[in-house]
Amino acid sequence: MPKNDSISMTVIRRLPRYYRFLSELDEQGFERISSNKLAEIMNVTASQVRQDLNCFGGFGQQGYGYSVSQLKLEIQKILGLNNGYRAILIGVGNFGTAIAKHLDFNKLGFELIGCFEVDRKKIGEPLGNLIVSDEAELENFCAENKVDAAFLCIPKQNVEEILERLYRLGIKSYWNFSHYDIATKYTDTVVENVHLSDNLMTLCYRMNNKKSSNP
Amino acid sequence: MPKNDSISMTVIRRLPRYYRFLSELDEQGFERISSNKLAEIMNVTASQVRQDLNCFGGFGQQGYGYSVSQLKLEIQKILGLNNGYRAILIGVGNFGTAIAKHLDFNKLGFELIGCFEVDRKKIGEPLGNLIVSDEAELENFCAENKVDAAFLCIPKQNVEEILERLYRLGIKSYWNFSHYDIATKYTDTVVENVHLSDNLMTLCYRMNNKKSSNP
DNA sequence: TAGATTGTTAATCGATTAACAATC
DNA sequence: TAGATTGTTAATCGATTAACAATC
Repeated sequence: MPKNDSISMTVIRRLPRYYRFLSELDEQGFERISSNKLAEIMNVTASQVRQDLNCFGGFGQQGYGYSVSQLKLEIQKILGLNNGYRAILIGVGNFGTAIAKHLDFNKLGFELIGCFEVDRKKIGEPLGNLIVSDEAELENFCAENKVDAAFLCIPKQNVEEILERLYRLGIKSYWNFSHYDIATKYTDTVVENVHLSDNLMTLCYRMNNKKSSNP
Repeated sequence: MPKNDSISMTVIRRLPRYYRFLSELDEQGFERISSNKLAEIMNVTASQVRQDLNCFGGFGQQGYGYSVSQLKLEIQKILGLNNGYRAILIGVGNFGTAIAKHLDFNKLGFELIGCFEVDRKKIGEPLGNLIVSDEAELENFCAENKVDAAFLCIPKQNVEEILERLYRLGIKSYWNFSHYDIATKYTDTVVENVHLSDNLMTLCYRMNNKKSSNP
């Protein structure tokens, strides 16, 4: 039960990080933690920790701190990691394959139920416990399966066409690895972009201008 | 020649995006662009465009706007994309392979000069125009080659050990795909993290709380 | 010159940090 | 109870936007 239903993206983007640290503390057997100690571990201020958590509710107890396992579960619930959103992967190249094999989607709120490719050589091949489907089967697949989100692992030039089909099929949530600007064209979508090359260019800049340490 | 040598990370992280849009405009043959038009394309404010660019110098001309090709080159220079920093890849799994094959490092300020693995099955195999090396050869390799940066594509539990070796070899710039917190342990490093799972959890949150569109 | 558009200063907005009363 | 630590308000800091004089 969010106190406030317009929580800023800056706070939201910090939630997964809290979740990670709390999961670790939980695994290590810690039962309680204070905002001060958590802040120290995470390299942020205690004020920020308390402010952030209080956007979603008063999970702590004065004089005691926060219960690690409870707080972890609360954040899990806030993030919706048990929703099991049904997702499909578009593009089974090096990248799509790596994503599919590397991540444990079930722990991240998703279930990967299909993967699609145009390359005839890959169609029919296994990918984890899925079989790579022909991209032409997209419409049939979506008629038979409820699909909540699509992970786009295809080159920019192929995005426009496939996106039009996905959008028409009612898919409005995207994890996007291309530089195609989905959210500008389809404004009622939810899009998370992963711009690896932007990230690497930033590293390059910071290497040139090396002086201070990490922000 | 930066006007100010302490430019905020918020501005820096926007530079690659400017660079992308300007490259595209350049390819499309546009010669000039106003902050207003660029802002419109990029879905930001004209004020922000002018403020951002002016951190690095007055690249525009009153009454005219900016020369697309010139501005693109300026940003290229600011980012240091021609520096050709020498980088090595640690971990040639699905992920490392995808990264190595997928990105054109030369355009992003880097040159990939080596890749390392512990898995005997992969050592000696080709990866692009490189041959996968035994991780045990790291010290020898670095003795013979100047290495500026390392791309870490290994699981968290293996990072600590390899990081110690890399750091001892003088490598202080990292592109990190693991959840190991490099910058906290080695404070004189430059680290760019790619936390894919955090990103996906954010998508999950936003799907739950879908109402407004993209920020 | 007149019109356009920058560079830059000032105003606003939002995010972070500090402080402290409430309370376990 | 005394000590600790939260939840929350107020103060500060930084980032974004607006405005406009400078100037091409």
